[in-house]
Amino acid sequence: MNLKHSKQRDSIKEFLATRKDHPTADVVYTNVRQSFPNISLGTVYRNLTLLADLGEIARVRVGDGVDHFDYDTSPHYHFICKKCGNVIDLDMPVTGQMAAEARESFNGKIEGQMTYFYGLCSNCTPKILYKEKESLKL
Amino acid sequence: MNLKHSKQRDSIKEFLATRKDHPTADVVYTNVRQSFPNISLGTVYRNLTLLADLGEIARVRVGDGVDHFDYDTSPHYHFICKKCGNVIDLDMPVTGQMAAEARESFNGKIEGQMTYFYGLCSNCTPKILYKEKESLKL
DNA sequence: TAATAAAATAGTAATAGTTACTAATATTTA
DNA sequence: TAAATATTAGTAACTATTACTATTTTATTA
Repeated sequence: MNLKHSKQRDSIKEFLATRKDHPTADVVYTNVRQSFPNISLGTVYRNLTLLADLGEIARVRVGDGVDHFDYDTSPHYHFICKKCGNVIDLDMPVTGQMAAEARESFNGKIEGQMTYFYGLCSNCTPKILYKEKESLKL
Repeated sequence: MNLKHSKQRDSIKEFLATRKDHPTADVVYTNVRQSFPNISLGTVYRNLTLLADLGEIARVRVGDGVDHFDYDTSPHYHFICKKCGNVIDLDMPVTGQMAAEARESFNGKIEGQMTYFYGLCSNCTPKILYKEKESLKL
């Protein structure tokens, strides 16, 4: 199956390139519709999957039940905010240390590892004011 | 909302206790039906979710699109086989090292970390026979 | 450039996993 | 035992995703 060029696919990739927030298929869909008003959701899914299979983008699964997509295919970790759901890149070196450790104790072939972090992002972290801090006797 | 005792819930928990292979809701359903022929799938889901919320069991998400459930709530890592889909416990110490490292470079509250490994389990690893090895000139 | 082959599309239907709803039942409390 | 309320079975609804199909686009070739 040889690839054929498609404006829709270009548009999907271009859109992803502009975003650092790992949009879902649905977000891609609503945005790309501004340039292609009758693009179908199926086309978006098909192309996201194709691009991910080609290694041109990355599919990011962070346990929220929805696939996210990332233009940045270099290895890096993600953080997902339990409150707002935002997926954020972490600036932290990726090592194969844990996988290496896992291989020691496992009788099979460990090909890779999936790791992400969760909690509250800086926007969703309650900001305790000085006076409140005082009254809490911190 | 105070809890009330339920035989179905007991049965679900008892079943989970007998298994080390992290069954899905559907597997729980088909098995518990042997003791409760008209238990409904909704009851299974509701109780699995409730038990997980109570911390009596653990919900395991390993990126295969289906939730698995684990009677063992002690912290441990999982391996998922890309071929047969089995979820296997790893006998490997759990440390907070990566999360600690992540906190250094992140401006928010990292509450936890999700890590699992994937590849081929020992059953699915191709076993190369001696003669085949010879002909492959290994 | 026109004809042909093949891939991609829009639109829609179907699927899987899970959650929500409701009337009836079971459990607990008084 | 009666009242209050959690739980259930059964079913409908929902969400994310994939599959299907007739039509359109893109690429190839004559």
